[in-house]
Amino acid sequence: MMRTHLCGRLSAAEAGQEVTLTGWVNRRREHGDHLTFIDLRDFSGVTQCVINNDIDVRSEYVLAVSGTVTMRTEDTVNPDLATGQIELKDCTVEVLSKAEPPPFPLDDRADGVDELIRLRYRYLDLRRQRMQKNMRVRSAVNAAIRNAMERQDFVEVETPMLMPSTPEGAREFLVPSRQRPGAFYALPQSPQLYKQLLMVGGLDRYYQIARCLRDEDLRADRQYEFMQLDMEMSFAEVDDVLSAAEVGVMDAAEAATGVRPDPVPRITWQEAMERFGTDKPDLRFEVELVELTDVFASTGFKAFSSASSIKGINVVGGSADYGRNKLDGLTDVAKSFGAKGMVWLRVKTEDGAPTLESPVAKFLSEEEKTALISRLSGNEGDLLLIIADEWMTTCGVLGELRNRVARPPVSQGPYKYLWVTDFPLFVGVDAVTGRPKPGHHAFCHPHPADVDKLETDPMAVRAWAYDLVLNGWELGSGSIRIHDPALQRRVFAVLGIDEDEANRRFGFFLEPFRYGAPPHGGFAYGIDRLTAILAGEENIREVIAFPKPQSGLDPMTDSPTEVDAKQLAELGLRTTI
RNA sequence: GGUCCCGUAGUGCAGUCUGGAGUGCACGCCGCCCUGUCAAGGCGGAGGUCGCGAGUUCAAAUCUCGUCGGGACCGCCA
Repeated sequence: MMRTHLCGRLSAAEAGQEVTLTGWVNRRREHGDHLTFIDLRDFSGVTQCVINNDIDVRSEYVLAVSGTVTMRTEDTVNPDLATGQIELKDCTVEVLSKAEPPPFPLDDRADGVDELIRLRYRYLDLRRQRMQKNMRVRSAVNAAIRNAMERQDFVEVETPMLMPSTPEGAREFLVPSRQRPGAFYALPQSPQLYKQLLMVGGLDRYYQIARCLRDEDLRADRQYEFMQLDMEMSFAEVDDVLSAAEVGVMDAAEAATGVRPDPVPRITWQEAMERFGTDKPDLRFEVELVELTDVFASTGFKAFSSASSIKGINVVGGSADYGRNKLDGLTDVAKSFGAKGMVWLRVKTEDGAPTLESPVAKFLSEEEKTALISRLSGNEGDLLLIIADEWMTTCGVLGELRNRVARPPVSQGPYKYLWVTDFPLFVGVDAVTGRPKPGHHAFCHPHPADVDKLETDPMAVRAWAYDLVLNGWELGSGSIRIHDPALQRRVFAVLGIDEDEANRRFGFFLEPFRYGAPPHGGFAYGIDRLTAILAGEENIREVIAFPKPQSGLDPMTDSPTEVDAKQLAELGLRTTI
């Protein structure tokens, strides 16, 4: 046994005991040849060791220190240190490893260090308290989720990493086949297809902490590879899936933060869009979109009279904060999200009555101005932002503006979970085929109340599809699946996929449904995203041991790398670079 | 593919707008001093391709163009 105790867990209770600690030199304070203090650090914390002889130990040397746990004198107690009541005296020191000085400080100051440097030396970055905490939060989240799923009779099943390419959706990573040169496996974007086959296979309830891979551009909340809690359950309705998933998320949240969140509220997609202008609303702040279309039903203002949907938000007290420069900036944002423009109005008081100051004020009637102020509850100093366009654009742009003017960092403030249900079955139209595009995926069950509109008004059909949102981040999504081949054929028909094409593209997936598929549905949520928010981080890289920067190129291992010509030849590959 | 921000010593920065010798700060590092510190303290020292390449200029960290790298975002992510 190399150590008898942990650095961070010594206390007055061990006073008088001979102990051996192991760890890294966190800091050394030298007072001459006869007195040196060493703060020895392991994952649990630090203990001060008092050295009374001349030794050469530097930062990050790895030591085994044996000594006597001794109560500190009253004037030398350090109240800022968990082990500040005691210290190790009469120490003998064994140097287990020497260390070069680290390229950046391994304390909080490294929070400001260029992330590329942290990633190049990630194994040093991981020694820091912040990263130690994040890795442990992640582990606790995983354990809590696994436990919650087991408790609910879900069965953990591993699905293949090497699977057929299915060109729908995200760009895939491909793996060349040696046995069949010129052919490729794909790495899973998600275990979607397999988990439904597990339902056909009678597993009844499946879960997996699954690695998913998508070759799309990286972001603060996106990596090439990420982890999902993936689940699927048979003989389940929407409510069953949401409830079962929620248990895992709540358990994870409680494990990470010590506080169990309240039951998660549910709103429909329609309501989310109307009130917040997004399908992933951040409920931590009050601002909501206000309907104004009727106010301007007979307006003389051209920009409004030509629009089918007019909505606004009130940036309370925002007049002073938003000068012309910032308003121009918001207008640019609005345009970049598809609006033709943005109308802003400052609420002023004139002769004791509220009035509006704006470049467009002169185009509005007194009745319209009064109604506008009243609808948006405008008070002196408020800033009103109005968008007029078709409904989707109006909502989407205002949703973006709402976030721009009021949204705190994702990691800040209370945790606001939200289920968004009844997503549309189809979103937008394929530019090539002119057919509706699936909102979630092609196997998503239409809302039974809307099934008869599949052929007549497909864009109005709601789906049994739902998202889980936390502080404005999409944590995950899922749906009830189609288990009836006849209904599946109808949905395919709307998508413009005939029987031949369906068999060609999804054959191995459709055949099983001929043999008795139970009604089933599922869900998957991102563990990196959940952990990041629960750990107070704004970036999932902070809760991933070895993440990649935005370029996707690993500064530590230098991957991706070129490979031997021999390896390529074996795979029947030749590069053209 | 696009927009915006950033790049100066091991690390974090100031200097860039308004061109004038690598002018500098803090931490770290090295050496010496120091018996109660805890981000110890004191003295001294080393450490620089101002990301890279062109251009303008008598003169470029500073201005221009290009390029590379990093970050945030749009597109993309069924």
